[in-house]
Amino acid sequence: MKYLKPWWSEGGGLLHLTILLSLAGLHLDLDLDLYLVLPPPTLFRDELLLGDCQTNPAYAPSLFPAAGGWGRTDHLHPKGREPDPAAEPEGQLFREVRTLGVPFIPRTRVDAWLVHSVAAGDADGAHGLLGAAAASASSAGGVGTSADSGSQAAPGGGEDPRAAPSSPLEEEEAPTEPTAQVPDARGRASEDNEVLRAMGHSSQQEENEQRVSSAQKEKSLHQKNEDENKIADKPEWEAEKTTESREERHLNGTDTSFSLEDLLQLLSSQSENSLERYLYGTDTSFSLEDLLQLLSSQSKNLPETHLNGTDTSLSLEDLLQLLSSQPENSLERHLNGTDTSFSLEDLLQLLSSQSENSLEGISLGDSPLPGGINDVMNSSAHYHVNISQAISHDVNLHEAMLLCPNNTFRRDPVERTSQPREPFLPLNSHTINPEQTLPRANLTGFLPPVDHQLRNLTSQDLYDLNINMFDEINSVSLATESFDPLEVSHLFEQPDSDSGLSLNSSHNSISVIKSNSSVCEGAIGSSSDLESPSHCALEGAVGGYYPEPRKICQVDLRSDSGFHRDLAFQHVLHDHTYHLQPSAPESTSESFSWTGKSHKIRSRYLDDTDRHLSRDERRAEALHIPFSIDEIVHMPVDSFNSMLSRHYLTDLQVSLIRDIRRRGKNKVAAQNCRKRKLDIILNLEDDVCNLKAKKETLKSERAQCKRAINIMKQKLHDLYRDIFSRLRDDEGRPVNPNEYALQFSHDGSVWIIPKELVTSRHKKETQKGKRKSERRN
DNA sequence: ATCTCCTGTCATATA
DNA sequence: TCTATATGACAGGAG
Repeated sequence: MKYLKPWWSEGGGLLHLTILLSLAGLHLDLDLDLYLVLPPPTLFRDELLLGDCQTNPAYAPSLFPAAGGWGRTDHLHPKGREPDPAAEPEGQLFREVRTLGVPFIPRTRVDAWLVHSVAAGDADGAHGLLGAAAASASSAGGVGTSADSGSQAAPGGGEDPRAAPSSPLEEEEAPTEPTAQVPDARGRASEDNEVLRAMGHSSQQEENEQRVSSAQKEKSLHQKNEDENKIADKPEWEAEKTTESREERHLNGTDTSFSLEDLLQLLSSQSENSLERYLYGTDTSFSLEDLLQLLSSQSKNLPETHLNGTDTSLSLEDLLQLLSSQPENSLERHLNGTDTSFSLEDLLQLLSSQSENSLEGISLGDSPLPGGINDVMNSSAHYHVNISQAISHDVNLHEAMLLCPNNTFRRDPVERTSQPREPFLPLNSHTINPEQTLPRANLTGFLPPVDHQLRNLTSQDLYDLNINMFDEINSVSLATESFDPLEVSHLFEQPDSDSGLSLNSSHNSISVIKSNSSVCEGAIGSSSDLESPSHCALEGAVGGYYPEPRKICQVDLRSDSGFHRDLAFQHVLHDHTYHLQPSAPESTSESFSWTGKSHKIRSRYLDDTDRHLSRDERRAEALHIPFSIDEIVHMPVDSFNSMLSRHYLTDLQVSLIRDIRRRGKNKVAAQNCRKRKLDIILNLEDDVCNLKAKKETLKSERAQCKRAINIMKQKLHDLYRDIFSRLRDDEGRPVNPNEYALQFSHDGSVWIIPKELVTSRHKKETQKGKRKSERRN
């Protein structure tokens, strides 16, 4: 075995990630070159053994980047080393990684290789991703040395990446004594040492040589190449052995395949863990940090636990298992709309499908790559995917339908080719094949370019898209055996925008169906073959039954730019309730091309509902009016006139249409009027009740006052009698109360006056009072 | 068969 | 003048 090609492509894979992070107001630009060289023991073994890397020399240095071999190579380069960027693409990266020692340096570029080696414990693997320190100290790091991505397994390799590059010497010296907390790591180190010794290779020595000074750069490069050759020449049994040992470590849960602490430290400053949001379903997007965190997590559990959300850690090997154990194509689930989330396995599956399709040159990154990298990238074996855009996008059905060129939507082929969905500029234009860049699991057409595409979409595109979407939905619905037109009609159901009155309350049982199936209303019909050009105007035509109204609708909607288009969408948005209960189910049936089973139901329903056709509907059907009653009645007058002028209609038809419109409007008006009248009557009834109650109250008050007055009168009369019984005239005779009356003066004196005088005086006073009142008036 | 209620329709007035 | 709306009156169906 020479080299193991990356699992996602035939020619090896360089996953270039560009991250733009705004952390604490600082701008951090991360360029990640992820070398995912994975060791599936059985699944990809045959493929891996026959990679292009065997024959592509340009691939080898990048695939096994550092002199140390596998693992995080930023620890392998001493400070003084200045590798040639052209010859050593990783040299520049290491320099930049060292700058990461200062956290959050603005515009810091961090390049890192995430190498997951098959030969985790082989010579090159001694410099593991996290076990660089261990590799430098004991040559026993391996790829998966640090189980806890930090201080436990590999004190040097797992430490803070911002500190690790700044102290390479400490990294060489300190980790020589494994901590007692990590016996497994030490055990693995010993095991790896044995492997290394068996291979006759000393990576520590190599690394020490590399870290002596930059003057030995050429030598290190040479040594690295030799190491790569050693790996290539390594016997297969050794590879198997190392693989087994690594698997054991994985099973023990002490092995970590990746360490991105340096990046994760940066990413961990994010206040909110987006991965958790993703895992618990609160966030369907899967951002780059999620990916990184997922990759760098150390897993003791199986991927299922990760999928179940019980464990957020997952190693890359687990990811592989996960990928291989997923029989269902997640992309299909996405496309089918059954899954709105875009998970990591989806991404990996996408990438794998890219490799299966031999897609080349999916170059999306705008930022130029380092020169050395570009050399590698220019080889046809590498794909440049701007995952930073890709992963961070939510993928919904609309986007998938819009952007996936291989979907089943009937877009114009010419348009498809003339407007290829290429959201990314290819780095190597010659490698871009428009047909190849749009595979069935096309990442380019799947993930990122939604906004761009939407911006570039014209209104006509959107209109066509809507039409096609509806057609597609119809097709999908028809594909099901248990197709229910009512359910489909629910897709377009909208609240009634009309007067809100029940226009036909006597058919409530049918009104339900009517309101639910008003997608293509108005197709009242006879199954006659009467088809005139005007019949093609709208699917909701009153007269005639059209076998494939979908096509009619589509054609007509495209051709009619006026009211018909608006009305056609109003059909989707409105619930027409004007006397369409018989037509609505039929229109639905026409719109969705009833199946044979449904035809019986439909015909039975028509037989039952044909009797309920209104007079106008029957008339319109007889005259083959190409419009639905609802259209005729509710369309604006301008559209109505233009519609009449656009279509060739006889005078009788026009007259009938106008009568239908008049009657329909008057019907609604009458209903409104009756409703208002009823409201008025009800209000008047309420007023009558209130007034009656008030009247009764006043009556009671009046009676009460009357009773009080009578009591007062009686008291006054008694008082009179009492007074006159005591009065005597000058001769001592009692005063007759019938002849005299008491008169009270203003000064309080009381006079006994004959009633005649009192009556005349009272008349005068009343006359004076009347005069005064008249004068005042 | 009759009555009541509801609805559609017509005629007419009005905005 | 045309259109939409409102309303009284009438007719017909349904319970």
